Order: sequence, then C-alpha cells, then structure tokens
Amino acid sequence: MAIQSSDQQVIGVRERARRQGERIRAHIRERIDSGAWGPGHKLPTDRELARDFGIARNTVRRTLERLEHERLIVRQVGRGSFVATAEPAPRNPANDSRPDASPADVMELRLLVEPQMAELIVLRATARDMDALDECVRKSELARSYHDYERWDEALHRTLAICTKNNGLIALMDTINAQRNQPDWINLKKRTLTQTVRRTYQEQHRAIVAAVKKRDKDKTREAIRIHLAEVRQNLLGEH
Amino acid sequence: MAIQSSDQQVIGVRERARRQGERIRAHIRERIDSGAWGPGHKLPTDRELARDFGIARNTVRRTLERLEHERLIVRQVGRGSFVATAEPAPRNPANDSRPDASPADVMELRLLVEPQMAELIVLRATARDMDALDECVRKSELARSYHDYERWDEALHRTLAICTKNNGLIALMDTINAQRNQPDWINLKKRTLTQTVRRTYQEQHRAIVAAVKKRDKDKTREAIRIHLAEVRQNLLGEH
DNA sequence: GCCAACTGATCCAATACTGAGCCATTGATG
DNA sequence: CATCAATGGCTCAGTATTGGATCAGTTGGC
Repeated sequence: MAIQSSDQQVIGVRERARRQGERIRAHIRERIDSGAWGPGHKLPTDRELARDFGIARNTVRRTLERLEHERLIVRQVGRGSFVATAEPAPRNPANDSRPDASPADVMELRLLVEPQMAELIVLRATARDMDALDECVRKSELARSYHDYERWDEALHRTLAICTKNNGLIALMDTINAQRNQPDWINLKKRTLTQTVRRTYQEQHRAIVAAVKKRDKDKTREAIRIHLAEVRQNLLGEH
Repeated sequence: MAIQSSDQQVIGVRERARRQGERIRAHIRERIDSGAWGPGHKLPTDRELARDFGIARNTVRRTLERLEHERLIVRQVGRGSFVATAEPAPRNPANDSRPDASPADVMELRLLVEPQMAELIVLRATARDMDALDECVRKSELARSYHDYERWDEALHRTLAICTKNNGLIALMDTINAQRNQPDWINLKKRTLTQTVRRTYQEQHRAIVAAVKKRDKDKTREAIRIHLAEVRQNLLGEH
C-alpha cells in the first residue's frame, strides 16, 4: 500500500524520525508558555495534531502523556486535552513549599469536619436551603456524564456547608472541592465511580437530605459520616 | 487511490460538531454580560434557540442546564427561561468574592474542628512534636509583648495541627490563623486579653500539652474544647 | 545487528451531539 | 369551567468524536 498523500514529506520526516516527539512537544510548550493557550484551553485532538504535523498518532500521544505527567495538560476521554489550570503552584510568597494535601488527607479532613456540621445544619437551614439540597440530589441522579454528576455532588456538599451559615465552613468546603478537581483526584474518582457505587452514593445522599429535613441532628451526622466513610473506602481502599 | 481507511486520516470536516454547546453558551453569556438581556429578561425558548442555531434541542437544553447551575438563568415549566435577578447573593466561587468569615464564624469553626483533631494528634504525634509543643507553651509564657504572646499562641495551635500529619488540617489552621491577624481580630483580642485571661489560657495550654503527652485522646479533646470555649467566651461574650 | 523511537492499524470506552417522542405545568382562550 | 397551545422536563436510540490501549512492523543511529 503506497503512502500517496505524504510523499513530499517522507524524506524530511524520515531524516528526523527520531525527533518528532520533541518537535511537537516544543510547539505545545511554546503555546502554553507564551500564554497563547491559557489555562483550560482545549488543545487540538491527538488525531488533529498527528495529521497537522505529519506524525503518527502514537507519537503524539506519547508526547501528550509526557505533558500530562508534567502536569502541563489534563486529558479526558471523550472530551479532549486541556491546558492545566494553575499548574506551577501560584503560591503566596508567605508560606510555600508545603506539600498539597493528599486524597487521603482530604478525606480524613472531611470525615473530621462534615459530620460535625450536622448540628449547625439542622439548627440553621432554611426552607430555601432544603429546596437547594433536593435540587442537588435530583440533578445528580439525572446526570448522564461523569462531569455532570461530579458538579452536582460537589454542589450538594457545598449546600450543606451553606446551611450552617458559617462563612468559614463554606470557604473550607470550597477549598476541599478545589482539591477534588486536581488531576490525580479526577483519575482516582473516575476509576472508582462505577454504576453500583454511584447508586449507593445516591441513596446515601437521599438519607442525608431526609435527615436534614427532619432536623434530626444525630441522624444527619451519622448519615454524613456513613457517606464519607463509604467514599473514602471506595477511593482509597480499607480503613 | 486514497488510503483514507485509517481513522487517523478521516478528520476535519465536521470536527466542530463537538463545540456546539460551547458556541451557544458563549452567545447567551455575551448577551447577559453585555446587559443586552437584563435581569428578568425572557430568553428565547429552547426550541427557538435550537432552530436558530441549527443545534439539537437536547444540546441547547444541556447548555441551559449549565447556565441554570451557574445561577445565570432560572427556568420555569410552562413559562420560559429568564435571566436571573442578580440580587440573591451570587454563589459562584469562580468570579466573585465571598464575605470573610466573622470572628464568631471562625471560633465556631475552630470549636468544630480542633477538638476533633485530638484522636489524630495522640495517634501520630512524634517526640519531636511534643518538644515543639513544650517550646510553644514556654515561649508564650515568657512573652513580654502582646505580639510575642500571640505568635506563640498561634504556633501552639499550628503545632497541634502538625501533630496530625494531615496537610489539609495544617493548611486549614494556617487559614484560620491568617484570619486571626486581620485588623478587627487584633482589636478584639487586645481588648480582651487581660493578665487574668492570659493566665487562664496558659493553664489550659498546659493541660492540652499534658494530655497529648499522655496520649489520652479524650482528655486532649476535652482540654482543647474547654480552651476554645473559653476563648470564644472572652472574645464574643455569652454562648 | 541491536535498540529505541516511530509508524500504521485496529479496537475499546467515555463523552457530546442529534432526532424523535412523550409528559407536566402554565396561561390564555372560548 | 373546559380546552388547548406553548414551554420546560425527561427519556431513548443512534451517530460522531476523542482519549486509551495494544500490536506488528519500520526506521535510524550506535
């Protein structure tokens, strides 16, 4: 089978066949470093890049793997590849070099804090808050894609924080949610979020909201605790 | 003799079928942001939008769902979709700033979290951590200026967080401490930190460290709780 | 000749979009 | 009051796109 379409390129390509990966890698890095592709920008698909550069898709993909490993980009099946958000740690000058909280740390923190919010929640949640909780549960159950589900799951836990009317807790929940959107978390979650697991979560979410509606402090705390324990179990195993 | 058999070559023509949602979303956002569609303005129906943009109704509806989730629009069955009224406290962490946590909020948060750290502290504190705790207590008692005292008091609570070996908790404690250094907090503290109060705090600090050294989970939790309750009482009165 | 990099190809899984249909609520009309 | 058209809510099957993965073969430099 003759390779008709790329005859003119064959010679040039073959000459540098060993530097193709480096070539495309430099191109992408340049775009990102120069700011032409800001955080969140969608990269061309690997198939597009392969075609435009006259390189095999496999080579492009290995290059993208490297870039992903270097946290310069994030890739998601069915969606595309994106420039990573806030990649090189835009830390405050005050205190840096503190390692990020690991998924295990974050889950431990959540188990420490969120069940304790129960008392404040049942004490201060308004009728509007209850509606918002209902909406989160309903929408998360209707979510068809992993992304939609995650959005509403996050919203549920954030709404619980809002119920406490404590701005410190709301801010804390936002910080936690920000962690949950880091690349390694996303991979961890996607690996473990099967249909069965999701159904379990939905039941647990319902239980939490039901307890809040009854303003039952103890049931709320226990429902939250059970749910988070299950999440940790699924994400990290044992405990 | 084209070779177009491999999927690597068949790209391009309809490659934008992926971005329809983004397209219409940008259009609506532009109208809202520019003020062309003010609060309460009725959007075209989803069927209209789908027809005008040549996009499937389902896709339009997904986009509207996103906009609703972002609180940019509200939708009502049988009536239509409307630009949200900006007044009900924009809740999107992305583009607006939340009011800071008040001193009451922060103390509530601390009472929620810090006693719960007790179990992790007695489980994971190293001998070096114990020494650090001792140093904090000693230095705070020797402090001659208000400023020095505050520094070592902060350090003590931060060291307790360090004992948990949980980076999320350490980060949280840093956030809390940052709040405590805001102008209104400083005034609050200076007004209330009398010699008597300071002596009480010192005793309570000693009690906490002693409980940690004995690795007594319950005593540690209770000692922390008592201390924070006292601090809250002194800062804010009642409760 | 050997080895690492690259090629070309094929299949899979997740996601986005399309097209079609039906239901539930609303508000106007008769 | 009954009816009905408009409109958002929801589901389903099918298509297209995209990253993930693997394998056998080729190439270029040592």
